[in-house]
Amino acid sequence: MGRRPCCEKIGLKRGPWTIEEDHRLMNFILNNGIHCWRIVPKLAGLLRCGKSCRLRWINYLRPDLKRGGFTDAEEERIMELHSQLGNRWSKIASHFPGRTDNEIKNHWNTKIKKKMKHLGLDPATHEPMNNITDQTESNQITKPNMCSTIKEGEETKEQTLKDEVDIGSLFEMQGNEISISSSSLYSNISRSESSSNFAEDSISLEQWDLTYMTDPLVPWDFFTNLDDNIFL
DNA sequence: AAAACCTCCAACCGCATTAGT
DNA sequence: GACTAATGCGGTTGGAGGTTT
Repeated sequence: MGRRPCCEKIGLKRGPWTIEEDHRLMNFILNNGIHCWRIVPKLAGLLRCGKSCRLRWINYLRPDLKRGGFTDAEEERIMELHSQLGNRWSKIASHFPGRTDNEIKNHWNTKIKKKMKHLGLDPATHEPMNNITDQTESNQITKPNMCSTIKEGEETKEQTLKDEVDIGSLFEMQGNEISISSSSLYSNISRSESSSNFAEDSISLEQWDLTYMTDPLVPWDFFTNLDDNIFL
């Protein structure tokens, strides 16, 4: 007997999310909050499993997400935390409000790891490697600050990413307040309590639910009136 | 121009952990 | 305490888009 699947997969959709699916999920969560991921897709009218909905919300749709490239300071902090915590990405992500563990993990695997190898450092141990070939490569990099070795093209790309509009940009975080910047939406959300832990889902969503969802339902038109580019 | 290769990241998988009974 | 279901987490993959040959 093998392990049971996390959910009934027959008839469920997989792969990239469509704009309409994003609309449905976001609208549902903003209106109802999150109580049980398993029933979210059913109630939201989505042919997805709860796990997939959770992942999509956490990694892409959450309004408090910070998008765009990582700054040098963030990279240095990631390296510092990784040396202390290892691959505990969720722990590391908890130090970066608005960043997801998946995002940090991807950035580590695609950028920081390479950068460390070029500098002759073992990404796993953060100790100098005795690998001759890597040493040769690392000798070509002279900057002591390992986070300042981004190529020109990468900088341009990162800047472009920062300039892109995303779902998170619908909302503005200012100190202890979060407000929806789109003129299409008629209400602001104020948070009376400290939001120092805003990145923690349970707290933020409960707050979200209590403060915002007492308002009338977010109209579907709110999403359909927005430029679709926002969701790309 | 097009094929081959590379990079990045969203999404999936399966195990671990937690919560409920 | 044992069992089950739900959720969290980290490793891995697939494919789109970019770059090189």
